[in-house]
Amino acid sequence: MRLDLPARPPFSLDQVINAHGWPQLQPFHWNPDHRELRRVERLPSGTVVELLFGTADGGMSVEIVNPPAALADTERQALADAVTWMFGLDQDFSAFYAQARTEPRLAHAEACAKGRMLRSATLWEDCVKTILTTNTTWSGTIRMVEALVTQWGEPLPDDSGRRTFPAPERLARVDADTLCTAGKLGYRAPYVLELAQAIDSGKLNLEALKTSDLPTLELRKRLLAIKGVGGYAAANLLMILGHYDFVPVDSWALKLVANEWHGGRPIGQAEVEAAFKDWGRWKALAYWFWEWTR
DNA sequence: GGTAGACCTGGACGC
DNA sequence: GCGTCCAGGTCTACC
Repeated sequence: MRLDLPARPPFSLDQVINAHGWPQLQPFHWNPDHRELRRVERLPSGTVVELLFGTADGGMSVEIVNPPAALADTERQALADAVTWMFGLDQDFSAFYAQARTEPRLAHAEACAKGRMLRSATLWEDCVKTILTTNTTWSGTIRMVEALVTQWGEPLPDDSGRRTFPAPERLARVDADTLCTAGKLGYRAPYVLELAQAIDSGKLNLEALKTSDLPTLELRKRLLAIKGVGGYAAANLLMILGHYDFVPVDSWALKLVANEWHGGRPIGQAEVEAAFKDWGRWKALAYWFWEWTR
């Protein structure tokens, strides 16, 4: 079964996939040789399927490749909604492009359809993955996410090696020590467990933030209230939510800005923020898609 | 409000 | 091969 979904132009599937490292994290499977992005996902009916994403006229396609399945209308709509969210198909960057046209380092943004960033199906998944990017290397993040998916994800019916990202209700019932050791999360285990339990108990409705009309500062406050989410992680999650007022300042950002404007001398967060202060509600996008000298 | 130390792991480095 | 040091954000305690 295949769905073709429209996207607000300009749109480039390659651009969404290459915008950041998420395609390398399970349950996404990115094959750069064949330029194929797949993902294992649980449908609302409970069926676990493998999705294959591709280009289509005016947007993109999603195909259920394993197991071949026909969907009821309600499931078809749920899948369309999920893919629309993951690829930001309805996102509008026209105001950002208008400002980007005035800056040579961002003049390519509109022509290359830059702006969208691949998201997971749930904010829960993106929140956990973001926590797992902190205070570690990228290879460490890949390893931790893989351990979570392998240990607690739901398998494809005919391939137990391919699994979904574990649902919060699943992780809420794992003890912190097991998450720490088998999940390889280390000191982050209690953070992920606390988040899973808050969602599972109904104390926190994280997914509601995806469609919330709260102002950015209030959204940021809600994100910072999650243990393990600090300034960098909150800015990263705000970008995923389509709010670009805060630059996610990590050690890489400090190096980039130091090299670009400070002759390589060590700088702090304030200098990064100052570099993009004129970009208003597009600060994070300007930083993310800036054509750096080195 | 600002700062120091702890948290955990992998990788780099020196021996 | 082994031990040591460091990088990577956030939390907590303390001033």
